[in-house]
Amino acid sequence: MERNVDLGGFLENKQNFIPHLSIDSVIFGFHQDQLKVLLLRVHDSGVWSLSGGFVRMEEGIDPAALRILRERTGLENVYLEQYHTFGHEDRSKKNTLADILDFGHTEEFRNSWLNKRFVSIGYYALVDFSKVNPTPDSFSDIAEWFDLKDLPPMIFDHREMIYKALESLRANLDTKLVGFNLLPETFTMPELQSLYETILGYPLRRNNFQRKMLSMDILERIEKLYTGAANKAPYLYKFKAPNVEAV
Amino acid sequence: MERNVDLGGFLENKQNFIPHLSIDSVIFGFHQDQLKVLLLRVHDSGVWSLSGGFVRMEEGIDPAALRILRERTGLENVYLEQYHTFGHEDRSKKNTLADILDFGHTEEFRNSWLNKRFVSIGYYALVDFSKVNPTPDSFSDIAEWFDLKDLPPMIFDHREMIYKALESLRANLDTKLVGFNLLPETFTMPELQSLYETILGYPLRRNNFQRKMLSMDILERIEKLYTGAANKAPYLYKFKAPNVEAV
DNA sequence: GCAAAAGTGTTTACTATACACCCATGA
DNA sequence: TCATGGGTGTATAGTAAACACTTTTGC
Repeated sequence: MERNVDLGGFLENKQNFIPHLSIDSVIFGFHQDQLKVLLLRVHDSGVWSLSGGFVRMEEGIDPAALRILRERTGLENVYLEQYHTFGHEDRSKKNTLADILDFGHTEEFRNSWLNKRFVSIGYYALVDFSKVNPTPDSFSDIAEWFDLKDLPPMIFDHREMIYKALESLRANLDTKLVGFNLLPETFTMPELQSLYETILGYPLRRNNFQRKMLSMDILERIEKLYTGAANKAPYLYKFKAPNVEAV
Repeated sequence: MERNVDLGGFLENKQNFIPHLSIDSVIFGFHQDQLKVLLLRVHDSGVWSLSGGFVRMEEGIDPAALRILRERTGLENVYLEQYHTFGHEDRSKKNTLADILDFGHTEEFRNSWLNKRFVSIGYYALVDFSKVNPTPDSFSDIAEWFDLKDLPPMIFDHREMIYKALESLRANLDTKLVGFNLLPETFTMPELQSLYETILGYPLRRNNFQRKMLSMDILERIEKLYTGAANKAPYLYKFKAPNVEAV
């Protein structure tokens, strides 16, 4: 099949990227009581990938990850954390770009630096779902949120990267109080609890959860939120500490 | 100063290593109630470095780390854990090899792939001090244990890499039960406690520590150890689970 | 008033800590 | 028999879990 996909100068490595090294970010969001990841669909294919990119020769890896994240979400200040580096020798040998993008200049692509073995530094980002403006990159045509429990076919080892990121997120949930980065500025206690339950994967006691959260003295109670439902209106809360930790 | 240091083919990258990517391992040992790290002295200099190396083009990063570790310690089965990847753009611009090794073929070195910017994947290893056979590499002339509280001048950002590794070790001490990898097959309870205290940096209660360890049901009590001291002989213990977790 | 969901109070269980005591060993 | 360090028992404090109850809201 003849395709004419513009890879925006990536094939020639015009921007002088470090070869064999990539960055992939698992972008987590929370919407309708579900944990979501932002994925990119590889051009004209049924295969999806994480938000990824490369590191410029004079660029630090953290700034590179932030740059990539900005390009995919439009967000400037996001919680970003490096969690693992993936470097199995065969990690980019299944569901490869070459397999998926069997476009015109195949020969050029197969010989390009893009088609080589890559070691990828994994980051995960926690963002406010409602603020994200999903934007595809040169390798993709759509950016879309997926439920973590309903992931599409994915390129390389990106599925495993997501699961490992979730593990890290779980481990950091209590110690680093990272969950708040997935919520808007204000939220109710039941919303916060639902977030925790979704991430951890098991239910929590309503009363004990509330007590625990309030006892940490990190929440500021604002006014009540009248939803129109026939029950007591929940309070709105605001996270006291700044919502973003720089990497 | 004219020096003739043999870098064993590294200058020409004969072994086809991935450029700009290195692996550095913080090798922890425990000896005389002190936490130690194994360091290598850069040829004819007062500057020391971690055990490091490069990743071959067809080699996974974990096998590469194990290979390097084997070469520096002679050990086959070691507890090894990837903890962080260091990729600041300036990380290899201070205390560089070029500064330290101002040897004969300077021009060749300055232009070589070795003198470029490197992203380094950090691992830490936990080994039985008494079993290690410290062996320098092509860049160093001695391999020696250093007390963590008395580190010498170090190349690049290796000092920060050690501190970050210690943080990870502390965080994993209780959850992953990694401490046992720093001890011989058999050990006494006071020895184990001393290890924990040294890693954590604060004292623990003798009786409660023992109870906690025994309650986890991971220790097997062997016979008593008669040291010749004028006090009750401590029991020897053995760790039930296998001492090594593969990476 | 009633159902639904939010919020608060109280009891219980568990674990971590502190304190006290006993045991074995060699001089 | 005494000092020394190892081992065990018990009380207390602090926290986490479970249970029960009250409050607010719209119909």
